[in-house]
Amino acid sequence: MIALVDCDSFYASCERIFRPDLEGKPVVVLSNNDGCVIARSREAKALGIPMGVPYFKVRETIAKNDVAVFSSNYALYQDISSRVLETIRHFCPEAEPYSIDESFLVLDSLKSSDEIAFAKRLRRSIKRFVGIPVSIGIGQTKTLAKIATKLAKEAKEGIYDIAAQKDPDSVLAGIDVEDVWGIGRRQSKKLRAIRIRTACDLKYAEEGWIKKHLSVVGLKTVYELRGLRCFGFREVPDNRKSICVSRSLGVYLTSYDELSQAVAFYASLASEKLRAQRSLTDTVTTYIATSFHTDDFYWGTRTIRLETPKNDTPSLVKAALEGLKLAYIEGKKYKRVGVLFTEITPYEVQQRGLFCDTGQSVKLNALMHIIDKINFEANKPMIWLAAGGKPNSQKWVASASMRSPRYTSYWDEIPLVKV
DNA sequence: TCTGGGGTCCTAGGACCC
DNA sequence: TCTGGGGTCCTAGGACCC
Repeated sequence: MIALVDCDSFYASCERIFRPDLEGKPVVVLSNNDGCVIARSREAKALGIPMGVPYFKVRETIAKNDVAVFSSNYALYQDISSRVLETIRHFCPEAEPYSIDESFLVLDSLKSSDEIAFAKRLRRSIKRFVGIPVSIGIGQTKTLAKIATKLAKEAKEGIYDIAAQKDPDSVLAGIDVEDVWGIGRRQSKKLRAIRIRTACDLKYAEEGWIKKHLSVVGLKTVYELRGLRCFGFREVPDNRKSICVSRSLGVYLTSYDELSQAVAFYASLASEKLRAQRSLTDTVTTYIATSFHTDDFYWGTRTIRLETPKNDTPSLVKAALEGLKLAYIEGKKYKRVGVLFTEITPYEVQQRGLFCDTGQSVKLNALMHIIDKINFEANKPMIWLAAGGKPNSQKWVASASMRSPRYTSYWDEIPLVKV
């Protein structure tokens, strides 16, 4: 059996750990730039605040109902997420973190009669040790566990075992086809056109049709609904195959110089991520865009290939800036920039140049290692590339004025208890 | 006025190989 | 009229996930 542990309203629950006064009250968390609502407590959902809605559209509802609003605080959420995972692994080493708030668990070694008891214990422990409420769904496959988790959110114990139901098909008949994991808007439209409306309909769909119209991915989903495991397990997540840092800007930028500062900064962040997973890249894509919500939307993107794969900040920033130069058009008001690394390879397997040695320089490598170490230990940027501007004082960085303290990861922001 | 930021996997079609 | 059988690699774009 497979279980899925899913944190309830994760970001909102993280905020509540250190703000117990918000228990039982509506809480929302905003995206970068305080743009959209990306997390809602149960009470906020009940007020009819939709997922992903622009903040300005629900400002009135929020004011009227005394909703607590937070800018996103990823330092906090990431730390709480790793604590949840640590607790899960204590009970079940065979756990695969799937997203910041979800993990799949293999319960094959457990007797089926023990599964519910196990889930109850795990749920209680996560709440007690970390302070996060979770729902747990159990099923024969990941897809079924996903459906079970959805039902667990409604169950009073926060746990649901779809395999233990007398008539699982009738349960599936109550699930809309677009709520099945892997079936999005497009596919569900196709399915509905041929009268496949529920998870149960999909389970018994004709394989040939599914393969033809939904590709092998859709077919795997059908098999998973039938109880056949098609999606594997990885306890240790693979290295990323692409690394991207992109942001909406706090102000519109028009000049090349200002844009180049932002591009250089985000390319630096991306190279840090690349080094953190001990990888190299030789393909750097830079993109810049104007506001998506205007008629003359412009999206400029250029890819630069390096002679050999690298991971040092100077080489990658240089490439990103070359891309910017080609993508930049004067006179536009840019609102978004991003840097993307693809063709990522392991550091241990390096391709050198044929005609000259243009591989990653040993000296530069040592330098980057030391800089990363210093910045990591100081827990804030101490050494950075001047081209990216001074961290925390770049004028184009979007504001996050409602961010809570980084309680668990910054000494300066640790909670104080007054006696 | 204000509209997020990451990822993965698959397909189709072109160009090429023997 | 009939026109082989097997591959690879690349790019662009689609669809999905949280």
